[in-house]
Amino acid sequence: MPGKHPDHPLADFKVGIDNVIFSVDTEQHRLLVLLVMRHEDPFIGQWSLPGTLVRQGESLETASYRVLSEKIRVNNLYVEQLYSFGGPKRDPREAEHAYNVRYLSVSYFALVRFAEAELIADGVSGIAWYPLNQLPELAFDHEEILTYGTLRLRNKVKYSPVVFDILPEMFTLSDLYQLYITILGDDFSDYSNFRTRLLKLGFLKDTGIKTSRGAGRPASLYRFEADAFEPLKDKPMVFV
Amino acid sequence: MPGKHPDHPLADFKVGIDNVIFSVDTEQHRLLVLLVMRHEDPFIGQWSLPGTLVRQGESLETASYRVLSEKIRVNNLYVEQLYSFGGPKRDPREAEHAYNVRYLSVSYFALVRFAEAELIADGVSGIAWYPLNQLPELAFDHEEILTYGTLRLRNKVKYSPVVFDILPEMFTLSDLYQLYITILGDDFSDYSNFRTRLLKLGFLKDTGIKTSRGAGRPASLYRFEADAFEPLKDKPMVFV
DNA sequence: ACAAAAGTGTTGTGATTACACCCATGG
DNA sequence: CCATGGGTGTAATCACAACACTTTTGT
Repeated sequence: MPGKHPDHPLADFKVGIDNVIFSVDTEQHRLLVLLVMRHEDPFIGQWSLPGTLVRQGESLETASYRVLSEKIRVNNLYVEQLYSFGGPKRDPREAEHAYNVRYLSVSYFALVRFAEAELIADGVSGIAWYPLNQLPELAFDHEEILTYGTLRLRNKVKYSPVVFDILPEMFTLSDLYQLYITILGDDFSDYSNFRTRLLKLGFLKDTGIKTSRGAGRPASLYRFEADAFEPLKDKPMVFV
Repeated sequence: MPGKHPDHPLADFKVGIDNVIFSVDTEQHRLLVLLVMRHEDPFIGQWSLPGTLVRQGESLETASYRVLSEKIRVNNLYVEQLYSFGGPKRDPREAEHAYNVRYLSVSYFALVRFAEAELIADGVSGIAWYPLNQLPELAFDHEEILTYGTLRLRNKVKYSPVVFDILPEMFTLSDLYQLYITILGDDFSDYSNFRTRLLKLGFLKDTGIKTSRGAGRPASLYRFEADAFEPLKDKPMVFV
């Protein structure tokens, strides 16, 4: 195979993965993305999505999980592949090599529970949750990746029950409502209709336990019933 | 950067693209995918998705389009990136190299007009449209890629107007209905309700021209009005 | 007592479904 | 004149948005 098309030599690639890790701070109603400070060239001193280059024998998913677990400790999370960015000239390191190496990035999208996500400080590393509306300038083409990830997040929560992966086991219906508002903005149905719709779907089980948060009537804690959701899995369904 | 983690050497990749090219033969009500016969090892003599390895200086999209245009001549098509498969051991060529080279495949999804898609016979090459329900055994992990592509196709046509990219300029409403049936199966609303719904959306313009196909009342030819669809672009909308 | 938050009910409107039925053509 | 496919109409049901109202708590 090599040398077969001498006029059209194949490109050699290093493959990186970049994680777009979202979380929601329900207390402060903020949608957050995890960024890390770069300590190496290129883009030293700039914020970037947590990523890494894929090692020998390592799958893409493993590499993605490796960086994630180096940065945060988390119990529950949702992950899926996002997109691959692989054009020439997207990484300045390509110029450094005499031999023509390309850098391709496979991006992953993750959603984690904010309360349980403990950032791992390794002494030097800058690592922080940034609200989506107060982003710093990002390295590489990470802004494009993040934009695409945000689009996917907003679509995902509308049509699939991913949010239950990042809510606690038991939650009130206003927790759920607030979560949607924080992710999507507040331009959808009012709380009362939201309640009725979600409850009619039948996969939220009232535990009977009440919780009181300051003034106001105590709220019931609900649980997401995966079994009851199962039959609805493939139905088109808008959650908000 | 090289030599920084001597315990964890980076993997070197060749990047391939594989196209899942769908078309619909409306006459015969068959959903088709384009396959090519391999003339090289590995998997010589087996059918596979049309793919290629990415060349120096070439973007992923360009590579994808290059193979596509080597295989068929087509006027109208819809393309989007599908998924990246990159685990170790997915390509037997990895074993051939003394040095550890990995093969990553970025798959692309395409939808082309059957009537205008002229297959390019280059003398040797086997190339053929295969009905989705009569597939031969496929090389590599192409079956997995195709399964994923099919899923994407079915979702795509439900929520976006891609089908109009592969219908002729002017078409009857039963053409449209038949097309959906061929892609999705016939378990959705009846023709009469399908009509009403689509017409109410307002982006199908009756040209007034009638067409007669054998017996029965002649049908009106409709045109898809991109302008009229524009404002509906971001609304959640089920087409069938 | 009253504010705050949770939860219920009502009402009008519009979408969806399952049909029955009419229309225009070829044989 | 009838089979064939195109096209219209309708009535029952259901989903949805807006919003008024009741309930249960803390202060």
